[in-house]
Amino acid sequence: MARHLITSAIPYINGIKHLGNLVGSQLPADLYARYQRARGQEVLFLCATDEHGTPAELAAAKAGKPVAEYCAEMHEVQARIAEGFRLSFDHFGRSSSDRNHALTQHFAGRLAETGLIREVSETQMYSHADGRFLPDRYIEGTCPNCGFDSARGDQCDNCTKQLDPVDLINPHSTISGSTDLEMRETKHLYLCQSKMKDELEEWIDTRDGWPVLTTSIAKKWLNDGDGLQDRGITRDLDWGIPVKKGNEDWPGMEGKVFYVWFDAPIEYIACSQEWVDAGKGADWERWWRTDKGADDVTYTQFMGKDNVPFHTLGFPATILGSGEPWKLVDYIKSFNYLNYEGGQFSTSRGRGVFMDQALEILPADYWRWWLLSHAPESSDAEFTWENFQASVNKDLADVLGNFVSRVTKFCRSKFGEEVPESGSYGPQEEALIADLEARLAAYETQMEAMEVRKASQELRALWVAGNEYLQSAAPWAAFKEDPERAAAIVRLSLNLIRFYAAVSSPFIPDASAQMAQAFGLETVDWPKAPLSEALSTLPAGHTFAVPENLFRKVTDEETADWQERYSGTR
RNA sequence: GGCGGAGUAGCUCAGUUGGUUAGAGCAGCGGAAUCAUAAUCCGCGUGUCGGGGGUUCAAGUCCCUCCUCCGCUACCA
Repeated sequence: MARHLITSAIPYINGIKHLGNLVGSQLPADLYARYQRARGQEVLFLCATDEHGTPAELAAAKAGKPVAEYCAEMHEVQARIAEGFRLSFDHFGRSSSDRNHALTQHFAGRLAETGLIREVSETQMYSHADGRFLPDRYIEGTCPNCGFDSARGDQCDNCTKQLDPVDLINPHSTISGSTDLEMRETKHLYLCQSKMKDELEEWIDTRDGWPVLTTSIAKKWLNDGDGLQDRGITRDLDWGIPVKKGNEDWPGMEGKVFYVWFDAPIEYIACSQEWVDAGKGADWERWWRTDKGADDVTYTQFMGKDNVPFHTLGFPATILGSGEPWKLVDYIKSFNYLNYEGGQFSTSRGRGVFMDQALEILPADYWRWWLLSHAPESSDAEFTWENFQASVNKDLADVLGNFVSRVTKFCRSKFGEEVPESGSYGPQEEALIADLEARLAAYETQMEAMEVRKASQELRALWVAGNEYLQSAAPWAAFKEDPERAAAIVRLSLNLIRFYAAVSSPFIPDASAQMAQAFGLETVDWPKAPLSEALSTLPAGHTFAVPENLFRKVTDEETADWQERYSGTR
């Protein structure tokens, strides 16, 4: 049995994520995790909330709550929504956990010992009114190049010139509006990534079959300009992991915390410790320490493209630089962005559908199916209500849902609610089974390769094959002349529903459970060739109950309403 | 500006290392069937493969150039 460690990029704490965030990491990670479990592999699927940094502090302040309390609440909110989408994390942790504090401080200590940390003295903009150092983008002023009056400290949105906050004319804090700013000296720790450039590049170059998106971004950072730059890993903030060298204080670093991008990936490991602490597992080291059994683990990370540099370079630098035998990622699956109705999703303007809203209007399976079958793999993709309605109605309601409905209802009316026994499988059934075997193999190949869209197409093809068979076998016609023949067709068709329950479960777990439950089954094993056995599993006489329609149709009125409702600025 | 991704049928997208008449789903048109959520099945695609030039016996697939869209550009995460 293979062992799969799977992590999704951890969502930031400051609010509810939109569908673009979901499809970029958590959802495809869940698809893969569910698939590997269904195939009988041992899986540890981890995710967490990313809780540190300036935006978290500001969001808490806006909500009028202490930041620790705010994060705790938002973690619960995100956890509930994740359950709503049936994201099957083995544990949903928190980057603010004690475990992550200790582990992050441990890594920093190790990196200091291996000579990969240096202190840098620099000046940063400090706002007296806000009582904090401000990241460049929280400072606005007039652009010295083009005169644009809302240029940010890092870059002018109008002329796209890169700026330094001190260049701005009339700079002010975007938080308080205060102009009472000064450049103040502060000391920070830098991770010497540049020293590891060759090692990292060698590692990237030897990764086989990684998505172009992943390697091209990594290579760009490695070789752009002067090559891979050292990176600050501390910040002057209140909320975060205090800078320590292992268990010991770090002279000169009092009152500072680690940079959120330093501690966030470490949470992948800490999360496995939290998983053990929560009583869900017994041994985290066999997943993470190559000296403790993690050598045979296949580790796959899922993320949006904006996360790639930190996962291909920053985190590996941390792990490799520690000199300890930690498990490195084997495959990084990255995604492009999902756009919304001709533009971008916008958190600040409330444009697009957010995860909580999505679940309020339709069950998880609808969203899972559309998002996964349109995952932005080769390029950015676009969500439109028209496309969503058409896809969901056709694929789920018409092709799959209606198949289940027509088979179970026909059987009930002619043979009652049990699998009919007479008749035997003939050439048509053999042809169908052969077809399904080929298609199932194709489906499995795409799932193994994490080709999400292609996998969804193969799954749909399995559903279509059932309709094709039923249409040509036509039990309603056979019943009039040869009821035994009709019984055999129906028996196979009922078994087909059970088959669909198994193979559809990674994409649409709720509908799969409904299909299984119609036959009184809690779980359905993944079918294995020769499928003649899998498709004879439900014996004659096995009772079932005609299920409610699996999927309803989304109406024109609804999509018109939703399009209006989520167009922005609520 | 630099780097990267994309531009293929009305729409959403496939098209391995260049090689038979460029494909799928949806939509549309015609037909069959009537078990089913008016759901299914069968048939129907002459599209300047963004424009132009080039290499080659042969290019959507390689090279050059131009155009358009998008992302990233390192102290937001």
